[in-house]
Amino acid sequence: MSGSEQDSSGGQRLTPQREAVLAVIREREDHPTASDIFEAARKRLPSLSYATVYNSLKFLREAGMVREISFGDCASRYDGVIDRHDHAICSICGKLVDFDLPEAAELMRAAARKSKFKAESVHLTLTGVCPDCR
Amino acid sequence: MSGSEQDSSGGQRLTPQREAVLAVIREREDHPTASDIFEAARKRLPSLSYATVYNSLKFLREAGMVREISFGDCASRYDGVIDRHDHAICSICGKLVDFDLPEAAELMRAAARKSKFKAESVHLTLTGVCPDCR
DNA sequence: ACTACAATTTAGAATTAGTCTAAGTTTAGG
DNA sequence: CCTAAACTTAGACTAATTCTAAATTGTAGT
Repeated sequence: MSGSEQDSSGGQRLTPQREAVLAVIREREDHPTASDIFEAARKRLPSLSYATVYNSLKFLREAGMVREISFGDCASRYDGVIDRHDHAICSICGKLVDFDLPEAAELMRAAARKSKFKAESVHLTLTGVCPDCR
Repeated sequence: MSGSEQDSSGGQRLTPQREAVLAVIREREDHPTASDIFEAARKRLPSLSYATVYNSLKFLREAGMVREISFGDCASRYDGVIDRHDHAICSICGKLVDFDLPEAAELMRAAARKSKFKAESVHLTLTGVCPDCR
């Protein structure tokens, strides 16, 4: 250990692989799984490995640049929109869309009171039928 | 096919295996995973197979007798409390507790309006630190 | 009771998501 | 250049879940 621990990024870099993963997530309207991301990112960086996708996702998640969401089916989805928001899932076609409920801050307080937890975040999931499936 | 299609259960039964799975879920305060359930149910029905646990969970879920919940880590949890309720997850120890937010009905309406979905249910997840971890 | 059919269970193989490891590569600093 | 730390790679590995095919059980009708 030298005395100089100079930058807040702790020597971590946004490598081309990480950039490619981030770009894929941001470009897509839907919420891709790790394997969707792997396939798409591989078109830019053909040598990209699956493990690197997971490593990159972990890095980006910890850096607050993407968000991991999951519903039921054991395959996390990734979301490049990092502002707090909620999700609606179509019970017919499985489509996942974003929306924001402005009353969330207040909700979080109410939920923390009820559960006796110290609140960090709240997330609301609506299950229903999307406009296309009606 | 005889003319008599007598009962609404469509010939489906609550077998001893399904009962055992249901009993395990109802007896536990926590929210067991499929493998927790498998181990516990096997103590009553030693011949029980893993596949039957999954089949039973599917049956019970579709019959509305248990609820499947999942958070992040690719291992669904099961909950025998079927009234509508919300969950709080401890970001330190992973503990999952139930609580109910009475304003849910109103929330569901607001969320449906925002997302343009026809609402079926809402579920709120609070992430935070549980009382034990503070 | 006996037969036939449908629903169910079983064991284990197969699939899928995600993690780990070890070796090679890149980058920044001296 | 030389080194150390951070990264990437391929592939092995683990864990969760689904699938398949054969054996079993339950129900109706005879």
